Amino acid sequence: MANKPQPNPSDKPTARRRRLSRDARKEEIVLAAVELFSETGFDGSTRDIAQRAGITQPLLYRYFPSKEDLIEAVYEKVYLDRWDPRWDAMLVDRSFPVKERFQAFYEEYTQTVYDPVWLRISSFAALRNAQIHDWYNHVVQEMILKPLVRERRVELGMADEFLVARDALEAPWLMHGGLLDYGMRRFILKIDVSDDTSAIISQALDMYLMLTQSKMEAAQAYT
Amino acid sequence: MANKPQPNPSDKPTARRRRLSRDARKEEIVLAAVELFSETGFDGSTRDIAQRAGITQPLLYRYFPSKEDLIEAVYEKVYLDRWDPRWDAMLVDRSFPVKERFQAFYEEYTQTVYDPVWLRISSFAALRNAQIHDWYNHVVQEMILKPLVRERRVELGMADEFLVARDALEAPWLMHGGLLDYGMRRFILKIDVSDDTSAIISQALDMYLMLTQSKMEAAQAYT
DNA sequence: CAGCTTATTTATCATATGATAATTTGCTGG
DNA sequence: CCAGCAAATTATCATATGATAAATAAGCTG
Repeated sequence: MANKPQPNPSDKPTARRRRLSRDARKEEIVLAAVELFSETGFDGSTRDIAQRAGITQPLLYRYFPSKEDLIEAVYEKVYLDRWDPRWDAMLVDRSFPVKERFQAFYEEYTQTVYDPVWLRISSFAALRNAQIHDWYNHVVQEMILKPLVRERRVELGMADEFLVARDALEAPWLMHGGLLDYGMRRFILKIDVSDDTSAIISQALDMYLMLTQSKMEAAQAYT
Repeated sequence: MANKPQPNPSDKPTARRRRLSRDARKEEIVLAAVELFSETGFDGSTRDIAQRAGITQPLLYRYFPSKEDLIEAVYEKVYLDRWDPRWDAMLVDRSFPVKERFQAFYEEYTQTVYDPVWLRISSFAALRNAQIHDWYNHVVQEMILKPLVRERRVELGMADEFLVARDALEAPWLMHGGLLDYGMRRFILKIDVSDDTSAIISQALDMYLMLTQSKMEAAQAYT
């Protein structure tokens, strides 16, 4: 029974044929792909994407030569433009204490990153060994964590060394990773955690600040 | 060309037919599945699993009624028996300071958990919304984090309250999550991080211990 | 409004995949 | 040593999936 393919009615777009510009259509496909991939991972089917975009599946191949190309486009869509250029200046504005600066920053940053779509897609990408995720970690390190280390040094009256060694980054990474993990628990696993993001950020920052202070005091005790 | 299926030679087990006991064969299949799923996620094919197990694909269905059942078995294999019963006593042995106890514990615990197979499969499971991952988080909370909070309270001379409120768990979760994130960066993303696990653990614990101390001092200032 | 460009659809392939039925063969007990 | 239970294989299905070629039609331009 049902030997003949009998095209699935859900394959067909519900609405009447619409003609869109190349860019507009491409955008709709990518958006649909982001949505599906965030749910199912990158194994989501091109037919499912097409259905969500309200088009037929072969049309997708007019815009992306292969599924892998579409995945690349999804990476770009999800990873790029998450960085607000204001933040660069914000993090090094020494008219405010480090705690205040980074508290304000992380409150904005987490608003961008504590998003199920972002959290899920970036997890899937990391598991696929997508190099874009490496690149993103590098951005975090250069744009957030190294400035944090430097600014904290200055605040503690230490030498204003531009270079930040790998080992000095472990503490900020611990803090940053803890915050990411909190986002996963709250928005992906949907565990009943505190919903006071500000308090969580404050605590994470305090941990780092106290650790650096105690380290400096220990170092001073030597001299 | 090649219209006839022409069974893939790689489908066939290389060695001659071996008869195994039900349990032994089942175990081999699960091990192969763990291996494959940790690489590809749970979309890895049953044929691929069979090949790795050195059997034909339909045989798999004699042991597991469906792929989902096999996945359940993989969950159990990976999640269970990761807890060493010695740890229970270890964490509440007050003849050692909290730092020392939890340092020793985390050094053993991370040896279990900083394993690419475990890290990847548990990530895939979390993204699949597998309830086993919720269960595991619950175990972490009850077996590690709540004891940590309680023991630290005692060490700081606070009331030995058995109950640990949700908010009191955020700081230990931040620390624990940071350690997990370190494992991901090091063993999954293969980023060049410090390979001194002990030092990382020590730093993470220090962060928590300092935070709790300062909180207690702040509370005492009120009284 | 005719005509053309090209966005979009229909039809179709080859292969991959989960699952089942029928057949073969390894092994153990009598 | 051989009978028979059950482990294992072969053959096969139905469907899903990435991808391509040919047919259709939307909408702009002269």
